[in-house]
Amino acid sequence: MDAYRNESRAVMAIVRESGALIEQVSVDEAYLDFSRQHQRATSDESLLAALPLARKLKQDISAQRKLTASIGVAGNKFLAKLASDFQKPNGLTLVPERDKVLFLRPMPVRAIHGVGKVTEQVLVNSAIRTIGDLQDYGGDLRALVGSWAPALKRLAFGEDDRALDLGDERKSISSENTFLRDTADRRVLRDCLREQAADVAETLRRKRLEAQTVQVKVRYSDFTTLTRQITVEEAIADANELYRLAAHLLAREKLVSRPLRLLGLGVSGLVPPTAKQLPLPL
DNA sequence: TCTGGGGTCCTAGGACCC
DNA sequence: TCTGGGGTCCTAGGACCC
Repeated sequence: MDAYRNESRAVMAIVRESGALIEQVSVDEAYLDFSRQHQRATSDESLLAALPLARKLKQDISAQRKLTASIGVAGNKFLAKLASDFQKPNGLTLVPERDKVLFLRPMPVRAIHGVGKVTEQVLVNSAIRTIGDLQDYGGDLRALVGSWAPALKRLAFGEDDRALDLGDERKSISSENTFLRDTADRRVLRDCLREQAADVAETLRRKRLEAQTVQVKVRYSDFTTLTRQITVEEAIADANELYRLAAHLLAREKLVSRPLRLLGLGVSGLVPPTAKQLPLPL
């Protein structure tokens, strides 16, 4: 597990040497923006100019880490992601601007980032199976996917103007455990919660953050999942405090009325540590 | 696939305030 | 005060992603 993480770090270090703007999406995925280094007359010329860089990146990763990488070169994040998935292990795919609409046409709607099982079913129910179907759809998309409709339609035509997200701001931190056997044993649950509180507190400490909201999550044997949260005025980061609030939530809401399959503790509303105001001696 | 863990974002309802 | 409208915050759940 840690080996995986370390490998990821090493690869990302190679990626950083490319000089591109980088948004790391997950351990094994990142967006690179070369547009600043390679402004050309047309966007397709800019994309072509990025090809040698992509090849070099693959070579470097292969030579230094003995790993393959799939790269998609395109005019925006949406297309680049699909392009990188196009030839999965060890691929390099370029999607020129002028080809993007055709490139997308045969793909299933599910290929669109954000279309999961539920949305896919909603679309298929209206006979929208491929991105091409989506391009051609003349009906009211809003009735199907709500406020997402305009953006979804633009994606279908390969239009995406999301900027790279360069900050690594965390919105939430959590820790959860699924039990081998469902349990309502207070001692087991207490120990588990304590460990999770310590876990979360440790991450908060490393990230130099404090939390305003504490959340507990429970799952029962029938997979019913409930969450309860509480927001406090003074942000906290201490494991004991986290534990105390979480335990309070569990008790207040009587969540351990049945054996639990899963127990989790999370925090959000993350803020930098408040400069604890010392009372001024008068 | 009777289902692991850690995340993000969106929506809807209720409380509360003016 | 049983009653309009709008804004904000909090909460809970769900869809989705890696």
